[in-house]
Amino acid sequence: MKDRPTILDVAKKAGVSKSTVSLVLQGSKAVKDATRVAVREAMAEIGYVYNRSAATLRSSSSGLIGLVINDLRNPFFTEFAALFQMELARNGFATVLANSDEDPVLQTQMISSLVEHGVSGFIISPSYGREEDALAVLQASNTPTIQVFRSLEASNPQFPFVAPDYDRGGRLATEHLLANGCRRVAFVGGLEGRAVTEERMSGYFSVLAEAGITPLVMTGQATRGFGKAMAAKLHSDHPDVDGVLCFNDLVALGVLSAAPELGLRIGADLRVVGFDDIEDCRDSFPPLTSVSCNIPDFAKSTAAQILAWINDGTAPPMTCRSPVQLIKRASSGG
Amino acid sequence: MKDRPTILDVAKKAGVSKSTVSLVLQGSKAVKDATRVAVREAMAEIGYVYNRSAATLRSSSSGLIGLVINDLRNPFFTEFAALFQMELARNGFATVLANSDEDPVLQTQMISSLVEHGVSGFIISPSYGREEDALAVLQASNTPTIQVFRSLEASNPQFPFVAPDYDRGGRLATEHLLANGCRRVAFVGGLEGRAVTEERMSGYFSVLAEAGITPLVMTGQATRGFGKAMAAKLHSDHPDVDGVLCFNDLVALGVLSAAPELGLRIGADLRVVGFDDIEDCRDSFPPLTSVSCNIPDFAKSTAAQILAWINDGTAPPMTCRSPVQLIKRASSGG
DNA sequence: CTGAAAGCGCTTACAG
DNA sequence: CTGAAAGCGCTTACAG
Repeated sequence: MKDRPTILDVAKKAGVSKSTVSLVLQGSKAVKDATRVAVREAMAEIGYVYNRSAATLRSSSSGLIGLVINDLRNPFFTEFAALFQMELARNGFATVLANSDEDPVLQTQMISSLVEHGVSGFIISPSYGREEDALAVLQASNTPTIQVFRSLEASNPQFPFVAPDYDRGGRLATEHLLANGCRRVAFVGGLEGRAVTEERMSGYFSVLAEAGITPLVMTGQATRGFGKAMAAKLHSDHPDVDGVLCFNDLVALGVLSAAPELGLRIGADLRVVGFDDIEDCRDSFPPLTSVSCNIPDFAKSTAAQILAWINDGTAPPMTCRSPVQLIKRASSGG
Repeated sequence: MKDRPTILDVAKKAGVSKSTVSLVLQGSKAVKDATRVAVREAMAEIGYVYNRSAATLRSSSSGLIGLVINDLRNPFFTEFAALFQMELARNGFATVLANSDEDPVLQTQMISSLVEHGVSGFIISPSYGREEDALAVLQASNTPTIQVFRSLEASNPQFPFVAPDYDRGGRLATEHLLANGCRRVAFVGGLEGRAVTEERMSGYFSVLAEAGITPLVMTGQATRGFGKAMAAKLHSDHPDVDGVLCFNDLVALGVLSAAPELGLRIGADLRVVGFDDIEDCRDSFPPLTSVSCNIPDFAKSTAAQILAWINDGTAPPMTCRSPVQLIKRASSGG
């Protein structure tokens, strides 16, 4: 940060005005090739480094995108964050990360900080609670903002919302379990009342209703620990259950990890399907059938949407559902 | 970003000069309480938002820290990244994330981009390959830089390096396996020749040498898949092996997941210890004994070190080892 | 296609 | 304790 050469130094070295250097920096077509080359060479020679803060101040575009995630330690979000960041980098944008850790107060603080840094856009998978605060800061900042995976205001959306088609995922999974011979299918995990939980359950409910089967729902934490505990509970209290659709893969992996102790053969006595298709699904025992939300595509298209909004002013539709896919593995009997 | 009020507007509203507003913003003690309150009120009233780009330009301190990680999808790094970011936020710094994804070319690009953004410091867990490039950019930027977990230039360090005491972790784990009755202990996973692998093995080698046991090393990818494959290989080619120290938890969890198919009782026929103590260790079957690197403390102390360097100019020692701890669980027989 | 000038919103000495 | 002035390194109209 100290004594870095400026465009003035480059201009002197290249024998042009600083405006010309600035135009070269911006890749303007209005600069002669020879001039551009000379300027580039001068930059290389004196070790010039672009100072984005100065550019930001003048042009009010920082090249920074704020990524606010409710739980970065969940591998589902981590994969999204990693791929999203790389896609942005490919387009010349840097990603400022904020893990709100399901804490709405922290979330509002972090959003405020990102606004101060002048981020050009927000991608937020929100933490629930005191939504007015976060929404107010976001609104006031007048920054393109896309909500992903979760929405703070399902009823009256103020920001575009994009998420995988959870409902369809639930349908596909439940149909698959029934097709594989299950007679009683439980839904396990996911906090009650949350939109995501309800969407992931809705497909399950419809399919069971069509088949005339009574649902059995055990909501709760979306963790391995909860899955493990519920497996034991199912085994003792509901021995007729022969299929489980889990809120997410962590819950499902918890169910799998409980099976040996309970003497259950996963994929035979009990067929299990997860949700999210995280990497661990391929390496569990047995490998876990799961609803894939295709995170690589999701990250890429989310990046494209926010960039289009920032660069061309074209906001995405208020709600967008991305395709999901059932990945069949041994845990559901193939 | 448009039409945001500036300190001039605040000054007018509060009836002071803009210098005074600036001093209030910086928390200067030189401002009368009454004035400070008046200024704060004026800010709130007109919805003033601090513009850090302008401040950065003048003061050349961005309040941004660059976090460059070789593999953000590895839960070990994710946990570090999440906790580190939160600790920085607590101190008024934002974290710009870069997942280099083990690609040295990407890594150099991302570092350059972060330098343009004027980050006040770098924390980097580097990707290997073409180290000169990344090091050159880092050096030229003259920015406080700390390497974590891995070091690009083990022999001739240019930047402070801080990592858990892997050697000691390997010792503790191996001693524990022997104490629990193992007669033949293998080391599985970790890419050959890497400093981290060698450090994690070194304690293993010393303890075996002291006990007069021949080591058995199977290096390779640090993944569940590799662990699973090696478990099968151990079972067929080295039936005498009754203990495994794994390069990391992912490898160990892979070994565990292979056990049912192989008819192995983990913790009895085969005792397994992992490394890193990621969250999954508690929920695997059986729960996985692991060497904990105490990531929460590690993240906190790394944050403290980079902040001290930035704020007071006190660079950390060139190399620092943080304590590790063996967490005993059922996979090694308790 | 290139140059001279103004200005983005702050911070920083320097007076008073 | 507060004010007037200069300047951080760019970009942006505007001439030419």
